[in-house]
Amino acid sequence: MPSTSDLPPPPNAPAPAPPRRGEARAKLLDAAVDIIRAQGYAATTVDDICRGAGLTKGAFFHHFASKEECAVAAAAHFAARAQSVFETAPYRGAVDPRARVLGYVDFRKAILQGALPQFTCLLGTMTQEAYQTHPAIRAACDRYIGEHAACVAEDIAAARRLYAPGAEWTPDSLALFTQAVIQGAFVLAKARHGAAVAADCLDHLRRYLETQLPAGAAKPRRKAP
Amino acid sequence: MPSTSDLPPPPNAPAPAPPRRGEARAKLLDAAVDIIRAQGYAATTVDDICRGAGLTKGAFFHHFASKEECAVAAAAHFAARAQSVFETAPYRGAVDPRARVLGYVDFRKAILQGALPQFTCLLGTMTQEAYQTHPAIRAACDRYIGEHAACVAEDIAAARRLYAPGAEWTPDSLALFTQAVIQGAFVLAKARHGAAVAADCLDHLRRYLETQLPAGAAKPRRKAP
DNA sequence: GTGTCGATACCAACCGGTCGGTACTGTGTC
DNA sequence: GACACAGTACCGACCGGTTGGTATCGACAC
Repeated sequence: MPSTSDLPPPPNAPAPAPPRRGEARAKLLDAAVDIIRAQGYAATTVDDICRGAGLTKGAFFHHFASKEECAVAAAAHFAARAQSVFETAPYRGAVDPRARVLGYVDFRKAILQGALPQFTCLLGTMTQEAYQTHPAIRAACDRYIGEHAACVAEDIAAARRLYAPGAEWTPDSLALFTQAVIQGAFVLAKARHGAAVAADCLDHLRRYLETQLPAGAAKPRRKAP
Repeated sequence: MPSTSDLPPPPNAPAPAPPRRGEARAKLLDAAVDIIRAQGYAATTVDDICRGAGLTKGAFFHHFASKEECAVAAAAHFAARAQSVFETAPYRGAVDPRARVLGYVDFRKAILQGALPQFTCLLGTMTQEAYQTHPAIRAACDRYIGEHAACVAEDIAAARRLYAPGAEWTPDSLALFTQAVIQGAFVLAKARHGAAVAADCLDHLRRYLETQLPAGAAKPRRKAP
C-alpha cells in the first residue's frame, strides 16, 4: 500500500516541507500504529515505518533502540490516543452509570467506520503474534488493555451498585468480557473483511449488559421497546 | 512439545522404525499448526516448520508450492482436527438443544488446558496478521470459522424454536457472537499469559445464553395449545 | 563548540524459494 | 524373480533479495 507521501515534491517547491524539528518521533509512531494494524508486527519492516513517516532509518534508530522498542512505544501511543477519544466521548457525560456503560458499547459501535485497519485494535493485533516471542510487547499490550478495561470497570461498578447489587459477577470480570467481545469482533470482522459482523456482536454485548443491569431495579424506569 | 505422533496409531501397525514414506505432509502440517499458533504466521519461517517436522526444505517445497499455500493447508488441517474433536464431544449426545448449546460453552471451557499455543485458535491468529496481505489465508480462515459457527448455529436454532421463539436475534448472529467471545478470550489470555480470563469470559457467555434461552420458557413440543 | 537530529551508505544474517541429485516403490516384461 | 524403467518422496547446497541494525557525517540550535 503506497502512502500518499510517496509523491516527489513539485519541482518549484521553495522549501521542501520544513520538517519541524521534534516531529519525527510522533510521525514514526503514527506510521507504526497504522502499518502494524494493517500488516501485523512481524510483517512490518522498519523501512515500511520509515517510508510511512517520510523519514529514514537514521531517524528511526535515533529515536528507538530497536524495532521491538518502537512497537512498545507504539502501543503506548495508541493507548494514549484511545484514552483521549474515550475520555471526551459524549456518553461520558451521562449521570447514570448504566447509561454510561451502554453508551460505551454504542460508542464503540459508532466508531466502526472506515477501513478495517482504521478502527481495529493495535494491542490485540500485536498480542496475537508477539505474546510468546516478545515479552515486552505482550506486557505493554496487557497493561494498556487492562487500563482501558479498568475505566470501563469503574462505570460498571457504579452501575452494579445501583442496578444489580447482588450480581454474580465482579465489575472487573464483566469489563474484561466487554474487551473480549470487542477483540473477538475485530477478529471476525477481519476474517469477513467487513465491519457488519462486529456491529452484530456489539448488539449482543449490549443486550447482555442490559439484562445484567436491569433498568427496573433502581430509580430510573425504562419502557420496553 | 512437538506433537509428532498426535495421530492415533493403528492398533497393529507394522511400524517400521524409519519414518514411513507418506507421512511428511502430515508432519509438516502438524508442525505448521503448532509453530504458527505460538509465533504467528509472518514470524514463522519455512525452516522453523521443517525443523519442527524433522524434515528439510526439499520436502516442504515438494508438498507446498509456497509458504502461503502451506498456511492455507494448515488452516484446513486445523479445522478438520477441531471438527472431529467437537463432533465426538460428550455434549453432542444431549437431546435438548439448549443443553447442547450450553454444553458447547462448557466444553470449550474444559479444553482450556495446557500451554496457550495448545488451545488457542490458529484461524484467529492467522486472520489478525494476514487479513490484508494474504487474501487466500484470510479466505480460508473465514471459511473454517464460518463452518464451525454454522454447526453451533444449528443447535442454537433448535433451542430458539423451543425456548425463545420470539427472540430478537437470529441463530447465525448469536453463533457468530459465541465465536467472537471465544476469539476475544484467546486474545486476552495471550495478553495476560494465562487462561483464567478466558474461562471468566466463557462464564459470561454462558450466562448470556441462559438468559436468551430461558429454561422455564420451554414450549410444549409438537402440540400447540 | 557542543549536543540534537536526521540522512546516507553499508553490512552480516536471514529468508523464501530453486535445483540438481538420491533413495525408495510400483509396474510391466521377459 | 530379475531387470529396466518411471514416478514419487525427499534431501541439502545454493541464490538473490530483504532485514534489523551500525557507522559516519552534515545541518541546525544554543
